[in-house]
Amino acid sequence: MKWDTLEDEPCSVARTVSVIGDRWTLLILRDCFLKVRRFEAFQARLGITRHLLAARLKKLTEAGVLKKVAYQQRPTRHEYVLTDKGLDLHPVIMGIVHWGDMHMAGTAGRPLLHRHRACGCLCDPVMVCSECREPLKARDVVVEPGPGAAVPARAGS
Amino acid sequence: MKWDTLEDEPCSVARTVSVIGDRWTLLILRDCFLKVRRFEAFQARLGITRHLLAARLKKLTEAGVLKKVAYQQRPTRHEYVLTDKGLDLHPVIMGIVHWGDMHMAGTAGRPLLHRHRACGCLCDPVMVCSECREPLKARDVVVEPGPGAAVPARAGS
DNA sequence: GTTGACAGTTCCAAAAAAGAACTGACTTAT
DNA sequence: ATAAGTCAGTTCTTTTTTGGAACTGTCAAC
Repeated sequence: MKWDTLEDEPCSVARTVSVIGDRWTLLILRDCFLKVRRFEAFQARLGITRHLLAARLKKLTEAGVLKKVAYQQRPTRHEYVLTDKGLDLHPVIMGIVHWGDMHMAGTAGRPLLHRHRACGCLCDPVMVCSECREPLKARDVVVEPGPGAAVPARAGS
Repeated sequence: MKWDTLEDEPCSVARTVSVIGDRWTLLILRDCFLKVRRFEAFQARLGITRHLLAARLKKLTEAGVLKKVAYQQRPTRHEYVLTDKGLDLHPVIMGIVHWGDMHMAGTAGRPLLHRHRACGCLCDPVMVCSECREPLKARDVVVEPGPGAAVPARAGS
């Protein structure tokens, strides 16, 4: 499987991974949600090489996750900000944060807490079913082929 | 930043990414949730090189995300199954799936549908606040330093 | 006793990333 | 008017990681 063919796979995970599925990209997105916007700021925070940072930002921009917004002319300087499509990645990042908080926090405890403006509480993210609003447990979810499923010959057992 | 120092970062995203933050690992986990368990099955489905697959499975096992369960002796053969820690990644995978469904689905529509056993409905995953149960929107969440936060000198503005 | 499944390992070539310096268009300080 | 600094990259070379394919070893089935 080649990475540039991944987005053609009939799998939403593969398609998403083709956009955000590498280490640096996830860290860049984390910083985007923490309101980091400028090339130099990403570079300083992450320690990523400038070459890779430029490539990742370009890819995310082309994928419609980030957009470049000019904040000055002459020389044109832009910030990278999340689009609506990018903001929709919030559940993914929150899921990652929460897993890290639960399973990878050191003895010092979790590094960041999340306060929900709507209710004012410190909270955790919980995945629930859109229909019954009960928490979605892995073993309670069964998959069925959808309209864009792979041809049956390849669906396997 | 080196990848083997990533897990020492005071950031839950960085720590999580050090475990699951690469393309193959995410695809392997997807297959785990689809009940793929054996080396050859992963290899056939993913087209990953055997070398990398062995390395990724080993890493996930060492991280406590998968465990090896013998299903026969002589020769000892094992399956890789998700631990409780691994099952806790379900929200992350579901978040990725849902984003792909929304933003990367082709004209054919989403490849897989999810049925919630508890209510019987086809559903989407929704991230909600653990306290007020309202959907968590990116702009409604503010972060605060927690007990394991970085030293203030590096916290930045 | 030959074939085939399984779960890897080993080898080499090719691709990607790290690391550091360089470019170029401007701003601000001297 | 020159010098130094900022921002957003690009261009190099070296190192690391992957890809691709074949090889190993243990057993079961034919």
